[in-house]
Amino acid sequence: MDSPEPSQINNTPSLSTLNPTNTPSDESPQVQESPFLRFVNTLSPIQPVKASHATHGFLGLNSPPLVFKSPRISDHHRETQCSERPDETHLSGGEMCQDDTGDNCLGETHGDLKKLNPQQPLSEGFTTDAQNDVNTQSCSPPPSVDEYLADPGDDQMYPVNLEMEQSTDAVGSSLTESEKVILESDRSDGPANRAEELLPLLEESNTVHHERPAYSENLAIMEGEKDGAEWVSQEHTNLESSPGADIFDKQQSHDSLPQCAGNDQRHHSDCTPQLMPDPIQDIKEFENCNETVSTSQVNSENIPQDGSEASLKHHGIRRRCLQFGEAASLGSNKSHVKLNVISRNMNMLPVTASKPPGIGLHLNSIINAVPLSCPSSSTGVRLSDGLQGMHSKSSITLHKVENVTRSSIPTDMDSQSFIDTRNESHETDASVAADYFISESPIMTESIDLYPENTCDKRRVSPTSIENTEEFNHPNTSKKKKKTNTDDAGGPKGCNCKKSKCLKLYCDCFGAGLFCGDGCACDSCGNRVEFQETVVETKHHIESRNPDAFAPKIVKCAADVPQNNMEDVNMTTPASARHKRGCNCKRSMCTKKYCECFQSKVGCSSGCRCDGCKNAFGKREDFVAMEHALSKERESNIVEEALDDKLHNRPKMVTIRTGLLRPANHLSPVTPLLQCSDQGKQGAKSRLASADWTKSSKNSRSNLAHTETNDSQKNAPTCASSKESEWIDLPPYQLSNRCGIRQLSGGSLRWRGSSPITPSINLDDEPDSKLFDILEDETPDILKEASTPTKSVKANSPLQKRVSPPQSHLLRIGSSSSGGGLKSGRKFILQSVPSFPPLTPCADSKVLSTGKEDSSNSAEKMT
DNA sequence: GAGTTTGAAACT
DNA sequence: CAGTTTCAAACTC
Repeated sequence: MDSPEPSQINNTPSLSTLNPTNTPSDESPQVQESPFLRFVNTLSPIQPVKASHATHGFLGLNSPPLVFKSPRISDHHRETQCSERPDETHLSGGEMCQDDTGDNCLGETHGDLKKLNPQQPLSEGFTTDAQNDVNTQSCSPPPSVDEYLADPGDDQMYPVNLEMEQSTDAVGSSLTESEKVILESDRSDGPANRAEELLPLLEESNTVHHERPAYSENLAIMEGEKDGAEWVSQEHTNLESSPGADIFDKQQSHDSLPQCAGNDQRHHSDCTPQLMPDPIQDIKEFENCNETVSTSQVNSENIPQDGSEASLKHHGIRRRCLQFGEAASLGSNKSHVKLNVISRNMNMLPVTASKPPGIGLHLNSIINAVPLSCPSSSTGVRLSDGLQGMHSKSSITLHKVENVTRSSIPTDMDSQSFIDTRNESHETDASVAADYFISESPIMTESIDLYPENTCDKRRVSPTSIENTEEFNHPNTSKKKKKTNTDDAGGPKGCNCKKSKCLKLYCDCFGAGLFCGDGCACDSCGNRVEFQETVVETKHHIESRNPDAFAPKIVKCAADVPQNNMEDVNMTTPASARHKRGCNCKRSMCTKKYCECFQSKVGCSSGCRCDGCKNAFGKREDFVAMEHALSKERESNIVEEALDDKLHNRPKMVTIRTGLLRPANHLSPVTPLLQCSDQGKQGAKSRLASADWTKSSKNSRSNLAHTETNDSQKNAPTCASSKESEWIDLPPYQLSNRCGIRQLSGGSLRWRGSSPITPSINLDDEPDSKLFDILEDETPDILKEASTPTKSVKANSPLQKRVSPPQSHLLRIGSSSSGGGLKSGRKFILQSVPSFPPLTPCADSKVLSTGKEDSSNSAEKMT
């Protein structure tokens, strides 16, 4: 940069000698002659390298296009790049230290990629292997590549580099020092360089945008480590190539080089999406490359080569990213991920992870997922943005690629998506999510560990995990095509559209912005590459109506969602993400995949219009707020009651025969307690019921807090007698009453069933009862054990139901006092319920009376 | 595998 | 905007 072109012209011969400058013996008089070189020599050994950089920069200057193409790249940056190149070229030329190149490329972005092209030819040119030649020839990048990546100057660069290499070959030991210096510079400068490079690159093209996200995503995902992971890997390769291992690396790299070069160029040629006549092939190749990288690294034998190959392939990948844009970005993500993973776990990722096919499918998943996870969000968002932004052609290309990938290699998609999505971190989902995962995805592979899965989309699960998960989730269900579609399957989820021609949002593929593939079982599918025009038109049409139609449905809610203290306290709604539009569930209570929120594994939000939300990932905020408000009221009332009771020394043992209590109308007296306890709170009925139950749960808790002795009575939430509330109210109601634990615990459903009361309760509502059963089944043994003290309370007969103090009480008390929780072993005696005015108009009176009687009768049993 | 349920999307 | 219809996934048997 600093030195103008004239220096370059003169330097072309001298460049080769520049490296030797590091060594005391400068064989080329030319170098000595130049005052600049002299100055360089006077400088510290590191600076000579920089000088070489400068010289390389000259080389770069030879290629003005670099400057023009990436005008924003700082001179410094370019210098580093240039310096790297020559070094690399030295390595490659003499013995091809591809690792360095790979490292550099990895560490650095497009600029490096651009340079890669020249390098590859260089390596090829120097490599004696016939294979290399063949590969290079076959793989020779199409002219289009030049358009995208190659700077016009690159071609010029080659000869210079060649000269450099030749000279360097003679140099010998000097290379090591230069390499060291470079390595150091790379390490130190690498990140900065990346940043510098990334910015301009991103701005330069959408493709760059895509790539960055991936990179950033990786960084985010891996955090500092991951961020470093790439560096580590890169550095690792560098280290290998570095002076200590130079010889070894060089040899191996040299051996491997041809292959790598071939691969690269293949990638390179392949990478150009537009250019690529057959995207499928490209993808396959790309996959192969990735696979080879991963596998090679896995194999100790291949390791040395791997480094080089990986680097080269990585380069190739990056190129693709550049060229392909979206697809490339995805691929880059994959590559990054793989690298990271590899760095961490050499063995970890299955081949599938690397495969590009995930590109198409996981776009949405990524998009959706990314927002969720802070680290990866950038990628996802950008991807989404990019997708949205580029409706027309870019999107189309993506689709093509995706579609191709899907059709060609469905599993790959998944794996890839899987990885990416797993990056999403829903820490907030906490126990619920954890439970969910545990239950649904029993098989969590290492990758899972690395990437805790919160798959928002169906498409995200890795193939292996998918299989496992499906079996686990639906061991017996034979879902045909649907099965493939299922989220669990995760794999290339295919649609099963019959009438929509896959041109409506009904179609998962279309809705995800993907073309249908072989995995789809759709009829008269119009969502295929062949019908791109139609697809695009349809998309535009849909977008005209709803610009966000193809936007990710799951958005990071941290900023969007007002953080309710309630939520946080109750852990009812993980704040990590929310469904953009929210669900509208009426009957599923957001507990099934009918609910998009649940399906996406995110909590319901205020945007949801669901009834009786029981979303395990987070209840609707409204409910929580309602609950909170009502709970306060009830608390006050309860306190009053408690005081009153104490004043009157009322016994509070309660035994209830549900059969008796049960009103004709499903008033499921879940617990007599409830009815008794709700004093006049009945006002809230019907629709509020859902809120009521939540409230009641809180009330119960609050009651306990205020009066431990009053226990069950006060816990009782209001029973909603209205039919509307029946199904809605009861279950939550019961749940809440039964165990405040759920809320305390963070809302995992499992806790709900823990209370001894639950099993005995008969619910008229099937869904509730089912849910109840499920919950109960899920109840942890510990809780069951904990409940044992009250087991006696359980009534075997459906008609009789004895109410034991809600677990919540136990938990609260136990936790508050000793923290032992349920295990405290503290016995709770049900006290007869004081006669309160009937909570519910329906059967309250009965309940009360019966409750008293029963309680008095069964008081003995209760203990 | 067929049928039902469910809720989103599309339509009016 | 609300109500209805259409649709395909999810679910059940």
